[in-house]
Amino acid sequence: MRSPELVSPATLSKVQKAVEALGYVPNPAAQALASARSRILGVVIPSLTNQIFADLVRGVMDGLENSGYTPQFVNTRYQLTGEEELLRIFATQRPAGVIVSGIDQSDRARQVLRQMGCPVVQVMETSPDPIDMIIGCDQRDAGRAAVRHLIEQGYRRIGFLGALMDPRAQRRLAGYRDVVSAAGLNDDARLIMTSPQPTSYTMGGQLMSDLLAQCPDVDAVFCNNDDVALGALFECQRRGISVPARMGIVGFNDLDVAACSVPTLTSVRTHRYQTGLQAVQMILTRLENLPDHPRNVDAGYQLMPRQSTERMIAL
Amino acid sequence: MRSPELVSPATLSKVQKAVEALGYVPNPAAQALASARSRILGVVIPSLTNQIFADLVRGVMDGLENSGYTPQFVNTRYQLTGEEELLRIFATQRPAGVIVSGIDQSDRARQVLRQMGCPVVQVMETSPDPIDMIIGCDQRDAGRAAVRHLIEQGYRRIGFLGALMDPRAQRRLAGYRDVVSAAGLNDDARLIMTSPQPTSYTMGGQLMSDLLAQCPDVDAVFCNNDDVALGALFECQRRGISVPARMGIVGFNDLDVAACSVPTLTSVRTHRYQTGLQAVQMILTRLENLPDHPRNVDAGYQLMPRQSTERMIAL
DNA sequence: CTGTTAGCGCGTTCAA
DNA sequence: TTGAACGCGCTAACAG
Repeated sequence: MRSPELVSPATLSKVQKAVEALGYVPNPAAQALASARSRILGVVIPSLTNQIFADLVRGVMDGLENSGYTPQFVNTRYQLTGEEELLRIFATQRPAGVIVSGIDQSDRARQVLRQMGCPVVQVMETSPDPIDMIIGCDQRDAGRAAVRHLIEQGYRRIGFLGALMDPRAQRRLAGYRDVVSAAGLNDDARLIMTSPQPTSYTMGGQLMSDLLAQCPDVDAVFCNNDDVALGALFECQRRGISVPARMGIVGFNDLDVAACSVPTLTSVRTHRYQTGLQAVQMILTRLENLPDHPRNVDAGYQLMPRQSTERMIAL
Repeated sequence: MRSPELVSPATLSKVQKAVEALGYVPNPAAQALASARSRILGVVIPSLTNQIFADLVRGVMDGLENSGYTPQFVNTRYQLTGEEELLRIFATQRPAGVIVSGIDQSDRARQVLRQMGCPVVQVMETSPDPIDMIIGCDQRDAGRAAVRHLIEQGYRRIGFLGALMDPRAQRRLAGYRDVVSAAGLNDDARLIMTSPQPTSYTMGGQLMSDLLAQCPDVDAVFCNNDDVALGALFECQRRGISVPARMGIVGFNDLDVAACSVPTLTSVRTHRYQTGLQAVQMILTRLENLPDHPRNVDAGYQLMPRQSTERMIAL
């Protein structure tokens, strides 16, 4: 059954009939035990709830459809501590492959991943030096594009709003710093407002509120993500601050809501579903020894200019 | 190791030292094979992406924390067809327990679940006749509460907006019908607008738009869920229809965004995280033969009145 | 191409 | 209380 091409047609059809008649379904535990290889694909991500990872997960599940492999989600809860231990335990299951979020693994975690003896794909970021394979986008560069857009639209006192500053958010902040510094518009102590708490609409409103208190003349914000951006937009509406005329807002990720809020929200689109899908394909290709496949993929990003930064027209 | 109380203290400590020294970690495949029981908890849901199920999943994962069990997600994609087949294949893994969404399983699927030989919990709804155990809320009754609230606020031409009418949405619609009919306010042909497409903010705007075209004098809408409600709110803003004065809006689920939009959104809170958490506890309790635990739990709901239906004040 | 056989690492049973 | 032996259902390797 594992290699039908090595069997005579007659035997094959007999086998198929028997499978049918008995309702035979393989026992995955026995397969794993005998072959020292499971049909499990480990997916190590900080959160299943966050919309961003939910999209990735959807790509992974669709990519695995009818492949015979099953995803198993390992939730790191944004804590790098313990990641190595989680991976070590997971390694005993001898997974067929591993997808892991980001590039900030500890040295020991990288070690464990390398010794896992299966394909490993890092996702959501780019790196010249992946553990094995990688697909994602350059967060810092994407951050730069967002801020550059604000400057082009004529904004000058540009703030940064960020909740739960995970490594990717840190890199977007670095991109923000690159551009405002180059333009001589930097004022970190007053223009940057972050919180260690998780992302939410409510948190976006809070951050906007805090930033306005600290720096009343801010005229635009680059937000960590769309949740924060929408919360900030609502806060402006509550205070009668007109967007985009008096305040420009750029989000990140381009969730569905960005295209339909009032005003619509400028954002940076990231290709999360595609990333999940292709990460799976990279692994399956390797497992089946198919002709070479790219091992280091830049999934790119796309600035989506919308009303929340249309200052020219709004003035 | 499985029953330390039957072993002399001396041997126990020797075993523990050996475990330490060898870095021993049990092999789940071998455990499953030998015992004909895996430590896998099946979670059968229509979607991982939908915020509603993401919250449930978070409860499940938190409930499983340090229990030694692992969740395995089976995605039905809202298709009842094939559910039975999925379950049958899943049954070969001999899961420790199963959590399954809703109460609309086919007779054969119910059959398969009953023969699974492990605890089964249906979630998200109530029923006097569960397959085994159940926890959730009465969707129809919750729908009634939402519409009753609109009537109390003085709205009279009350519409219903729904995307992807899954069985739960159908029951909320039934609740809507109960109340508008009892009040003599029903006009199904003109006041109900649904779409088979998935829920999204954009879809909410579309549905609102279609409803206004079909029934221009509608003065309030009960929306299938908060995504649709927020999309509808944005559509009203785009058209200059004032909410709540000219149009009342009630959502469903009470997502984070409902409390912070402008105006804030009246919604019906459902306890999804708690439901996931407790569903797991019901299963673990049974597996450990602990003293009896409730088998049929009504998780309830809570109307959250907010600005989007404050007609009294707005007038 | 086909049939046979030895473990994979553990739970379970039985004897000591 | 401990130790030894068997077999879960399959893969892989080998001999026919």
